[in-house]
Amino acid sequence: MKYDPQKLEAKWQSFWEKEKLFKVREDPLKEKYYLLEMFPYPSGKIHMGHVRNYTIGDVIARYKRMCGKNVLHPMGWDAFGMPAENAAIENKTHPAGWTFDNIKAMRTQLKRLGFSYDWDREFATCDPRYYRWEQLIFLKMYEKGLTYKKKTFVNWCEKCQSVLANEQVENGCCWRHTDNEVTIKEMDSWFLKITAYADEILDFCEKLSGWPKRVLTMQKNWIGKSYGAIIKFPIAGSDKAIDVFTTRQDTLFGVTFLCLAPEHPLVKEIIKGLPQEKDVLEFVERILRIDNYVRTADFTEKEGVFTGRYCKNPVTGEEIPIYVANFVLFDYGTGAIMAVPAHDQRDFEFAEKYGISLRVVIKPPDSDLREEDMNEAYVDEGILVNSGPFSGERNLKALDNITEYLESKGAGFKTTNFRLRDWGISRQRYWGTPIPIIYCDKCGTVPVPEKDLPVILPLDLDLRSNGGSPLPFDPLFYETTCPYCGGKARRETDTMDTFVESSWYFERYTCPGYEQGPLDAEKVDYWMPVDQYIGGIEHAILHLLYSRFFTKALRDLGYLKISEPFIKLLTQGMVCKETKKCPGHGYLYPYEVKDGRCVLCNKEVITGATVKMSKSKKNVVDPQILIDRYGADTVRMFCLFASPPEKDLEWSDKGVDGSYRFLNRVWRLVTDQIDELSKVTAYDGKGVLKDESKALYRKTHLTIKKVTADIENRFHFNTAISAVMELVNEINQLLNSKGDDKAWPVVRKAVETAVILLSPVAPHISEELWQMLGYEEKVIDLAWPSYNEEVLEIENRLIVLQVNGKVRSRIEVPASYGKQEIEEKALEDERIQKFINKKPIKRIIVVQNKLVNIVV
RNA sequence: GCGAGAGUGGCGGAACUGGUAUACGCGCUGGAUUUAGGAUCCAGUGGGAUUUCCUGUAGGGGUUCAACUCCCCUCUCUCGCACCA
Repeated sequence: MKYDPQKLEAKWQSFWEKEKLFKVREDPLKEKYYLLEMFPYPSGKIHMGHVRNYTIGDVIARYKRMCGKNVLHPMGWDAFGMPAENAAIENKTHPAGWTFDNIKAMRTQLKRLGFSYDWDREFATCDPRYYRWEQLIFLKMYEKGLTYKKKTFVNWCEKCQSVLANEQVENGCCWRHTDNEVTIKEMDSWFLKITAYADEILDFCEKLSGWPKRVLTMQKNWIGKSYGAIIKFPIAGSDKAIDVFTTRQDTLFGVTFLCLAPEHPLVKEIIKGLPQEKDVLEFVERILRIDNYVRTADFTEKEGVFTGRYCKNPVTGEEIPIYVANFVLFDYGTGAIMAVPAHDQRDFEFAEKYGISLRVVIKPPDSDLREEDMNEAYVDEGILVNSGPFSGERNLKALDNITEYLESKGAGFKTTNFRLRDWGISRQRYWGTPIPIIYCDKCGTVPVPEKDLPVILPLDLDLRSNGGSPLPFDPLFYETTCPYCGGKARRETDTMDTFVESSWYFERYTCPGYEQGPLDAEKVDYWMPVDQYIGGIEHAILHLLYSRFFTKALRDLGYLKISEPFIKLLTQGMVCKETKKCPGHGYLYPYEVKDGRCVLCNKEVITGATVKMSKSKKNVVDPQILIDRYGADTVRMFCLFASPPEKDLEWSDKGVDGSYRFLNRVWRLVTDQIDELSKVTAYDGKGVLKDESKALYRKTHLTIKKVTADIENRFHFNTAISAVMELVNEINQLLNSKGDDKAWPVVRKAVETAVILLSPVAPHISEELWQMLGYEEKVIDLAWPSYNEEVLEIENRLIVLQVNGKVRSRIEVPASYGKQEIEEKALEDERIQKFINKKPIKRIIVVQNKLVNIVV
């Protein structure tokens, strides 16, 4: 009988679906295990990255289920977002239709891969039954002051025709359009107060021991907490003061000028009527036209302009000039800095350029430092000089002392500062969750009353050809009445950032149909937190930071009790493949290359670097084609076998053949021997075995131990699979050996074990073979096999014999031998005697059960 | 520049607390079977040397009876951050 994956996989998939085998509900008697993979954007087709991500998850889910856990393993759709709008304009369809068609296609593909999802929990975030609760959460946050609106400088992506959050800007470009530079616009935007949780998010980083260190490091850097002080510098000839944030209060006596960010509101105020006014305004305008990336890049020269005004150093009373400088960031600290050119390299360069004097206030512990000798700033630790009452103190000690002094004089205070900004969620897009706010001329900004939720996104609109949102042009949507005064009012036409949907979907999976609120407390409390989350490293900051914030905010709104959503996080590597390039046609798809030549022009094809699979590089493999050719089990197995999950996976068509061959070997192992195997039951450990079958029985237990440890401790499925391969090889060897002791019960035990151990990886073939072996019960319902340490014990142990650390011989000794006896046997060994060659023995090291090293 | 991680056959990768380096798979070589191809099965496969030896985990040094593994230096690559005051 031939291995026919298409037929048998269809059989088991329809069985699982019919039986609703993976449907779960809360069960207080069982230990829960919530396993989650990042849900996909419904782009239309699954790609290899999805296959890898979801296969890793499925193996864990099936394994945990066999270990007796109550496993929640849901799937759904991150269904709002720009691609739907673009596709709709291109194909003259509607985003909703496009999205639901894609969902249908991708659902079919996921089912074809045999993933063990509880499909009854599936939802799409573009469904009002989902986003209505998001709108409610928004309103609850608004009540608590966690949502607010402000006019500010925001990142604008021309291609998105929309605003972006800080996290969504990479190297000055949009995270979606990495070739499109983000510009700065001043706009009204809604913000979520993630900064209110900055400290807690940061503190909890220490408790997330199940997360990769580098993800936590990235988050910590992004939050960017620093300890310092705010110091007030009174402006000369004014009753106002400039607040400056610094972490170097110890250098306060060395301040020789101040710099403001070009956006700083005081700039316009202090230059009014001065001869410098025109120059300063021109400078500010010029700098603001430069986008943020270029402005803050390290190749951009520091420049500034004197405002004509001075302020007073609060400790020396000295008057120091105020400059506006391009390198001062408006949204970090207070948007103003005190400059200490003697002890800060940036300030040093700036001072040199504009002829501003230096003042040394820290000297090295064992030498002196003079301004005129300096050609760079002195930034190391040292002793304070020229610092009034603090002269002579070590600079680190003076940090606190100077702050206290300032506090006593009311000139400043100790503070911490964060790099993290509030999360701007307004998007000038159509295909997103409407922000439930109404603007009334009389009553101002008014939240939509709860009873009027959801604010439904109208589906009968035509998209605008320039890509902009049609909502501001649809009176049926934006015209409304004020809930307070009943007068004419206008709806907010911006929608929410789609990262809002993905910040709480994992909580909604616990109660997807709940109609009384966003979350059913009982169910959330049972299932949350997610025990294991799996996804790409690209979400290290964006999605994972937002989700942590949301969970804490939902906790404080009373919706759940936990503080962190994900106990363990696995960030899987990318799926890579070599690129192929034709001199005439550029990048080529794999099928456009025949025998190393371009099918279009027959020119020789150049093989390029191995990089992440992407449509733009055309180095993609369509999973569907592989599924059609080899079946789901083979595709699943190769994704796991090629490398451990956290590392990148290099795609290899030959490697897929290898996985397919292995499954065929397993198939034949059962089908070829089915007559003999059917006559016996699996060996149960009772009765004495002969050498060969004893070895196989031991190997069987060894394999259980290895596979269990590899899955349980580190998710290294590649080595788990290779262990099963070894077992299968050993069974075949025994069957091929000439000995007449076939010990069929032991063979049957080994075969059954291989089938079970393989089942999380290749569930279809495993079920089929299991049934063939005569069982009514399904593999998925079996308990994960256990091994017996006693079986692993062996009578004879292989001891490696070394002379001077080099392996010279190997002997077998009874396991009962002590060190003394092993040493004696080692010295008796012929080869060893030859290498000792009658030289005096200096030392003998015996490692029990392993080796003997003789030093001569 | 700062921070993190990595470097092992022709290739993907094993080697868990220092103890047989290269498990498993791919590829390759030879053989069997077959009309042929494919598939399958068997044997071999780090490099060198005419055979029971030398050498080998990016390079150099060190610790140790023993180092892919620990320490120091150098090189290369990947990722993240990068005027954060």
